[in-house]
Amino acid sequence: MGTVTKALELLNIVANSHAPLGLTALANKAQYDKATTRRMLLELLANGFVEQDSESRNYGLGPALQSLGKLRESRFPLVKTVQPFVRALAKQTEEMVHATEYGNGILYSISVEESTKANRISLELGQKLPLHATASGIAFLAASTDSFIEAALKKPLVSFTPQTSIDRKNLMKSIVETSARGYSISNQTFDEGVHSVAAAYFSANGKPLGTIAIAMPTLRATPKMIAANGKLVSRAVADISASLGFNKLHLRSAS
Amino acid sequence: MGTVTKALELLNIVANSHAPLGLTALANKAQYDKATTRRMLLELLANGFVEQDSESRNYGLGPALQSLGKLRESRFPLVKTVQPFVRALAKQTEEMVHATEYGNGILYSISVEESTKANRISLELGQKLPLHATASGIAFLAASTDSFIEAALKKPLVSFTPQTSIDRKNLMKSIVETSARGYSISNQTFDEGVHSVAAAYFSANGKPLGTIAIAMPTLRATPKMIAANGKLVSRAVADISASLGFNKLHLRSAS
DNA sequence: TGTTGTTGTTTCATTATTTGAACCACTGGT
DNA sequence: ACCAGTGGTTCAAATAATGAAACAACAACA
Repeated sequence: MGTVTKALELLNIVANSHAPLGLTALANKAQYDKATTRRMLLELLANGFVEQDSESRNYGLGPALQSLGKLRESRFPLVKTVQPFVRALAKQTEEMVHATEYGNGILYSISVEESTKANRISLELGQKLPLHATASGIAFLAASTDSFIEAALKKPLVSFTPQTSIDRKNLMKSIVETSARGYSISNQTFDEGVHSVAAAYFSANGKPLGTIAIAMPTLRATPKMIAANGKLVSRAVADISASLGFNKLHLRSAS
Repeated sequence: MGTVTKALELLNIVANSHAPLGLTALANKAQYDKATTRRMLLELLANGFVEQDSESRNYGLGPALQSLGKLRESRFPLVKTVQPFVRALAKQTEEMVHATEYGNGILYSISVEESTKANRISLELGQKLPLHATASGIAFLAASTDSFIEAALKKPLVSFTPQTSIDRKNLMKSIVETSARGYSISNQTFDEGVHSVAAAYFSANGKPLGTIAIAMPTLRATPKMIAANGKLVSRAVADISASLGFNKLHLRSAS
């Protein structure tokens, strides 16, 4: 594994820690030597990718990420495009609605609107959602090529709840059903007590970019609800894909 | 220089290129070998920090930055804190108001409210504003340490309009005047026909974080207007700094 | 006050990675 | 067919990363 990747994984560890961590804690989590960890943190620090609290000496995400993120967003305004649909769906359903974007083998939540109800599902922005264990992930796979699915299912699959399926055949079945249905359904496969439906949206060149999902407590997930929400996410992703320039007739490759 | 820093600088080069560049172009810009550049890009690619267009094979900023940026923002909600002040100022002045955040030697626009007037100034989110040629930049420098100013003025200074001052002594004079006045004034130093006033806001530990600026067409920039807007930005940054101090204390208690 | 257990920090011989010149394969233009 | 661009690959040599161990600074506690 290259040094750069190691450093970036360290950065991911910093990102995935809810509270800022110190040197030794990070070294332990990353399984790197203390000295190595420190040198990497110093380099990340010098470039503004992490930040160090001057008193606690703990490390957190740095300001460079904010500016680079803004820059990326300004070049590819996905959030801006998707957010209105997420808000509209949230208002309509009164449930938690979120959008994800695919990147690096996983889905990232890029827009979240929580429900106003007392019993509601929460999700952090930037949260990582594994492909095999979430409604969003299955919806994304169902929109992907066979070779992509194969590659994704070849990786080791982690179980998050007793309901998480890590059986390849079962997952393929879910994917096929999702393709036929137009949206995915997942019951407590990632978080206990959370029921979700999701569908994928596409970029102009026809590749799936991410998903829209509606999540609610299992208590409220009646068959009628599920079907209604499924139709809603299906329509939302069709509209989003359209506004991203995706046209189903656009199958010929250019030039 | 460590390998990690080299890779991150390469990432910065990708970020600073307005259009996605190919391998050799990036290698030239970075002054690295082609093979080196490629390996770094592959590692950045594998981690989602850059993205490769499958047709042109050019590299652009990757989706991981968007999610990490969101994550950083959720932990350190600068935009959320600053935005209300920007909106309030925009409503009050009916001119374009924007906030910037410092990062990596430059200011980035992180919140923009445009004027409702027909003749108005526009600014994109994520736009980069050089320190020496903008009201925001001069305001930021005026709030910085002497050694920081010295380092910033040591770099090569680019001219954007005939009014851009690239003379160090002149710039120092502007900085000193800004310190005394409490806000900076810049007349068409970055964009022709744009007049701006700006002031810097501070984090809890007393370091300048970014600026608030009001920009208007030079036509409307009467001395009275300038003075009034200057007072407004001064008051706004004082309020923002105060509310950032609170946030910082809040974060510390959490860890 | 001394002891113990934490931190973060530095060192340096060992080790493994990075480096880059040269080379290959491909594409589009002439 | 040729040339001038790409991106991509190779492998010995150069260099940077590694990690065990020692060190320092601090806090908790008897």
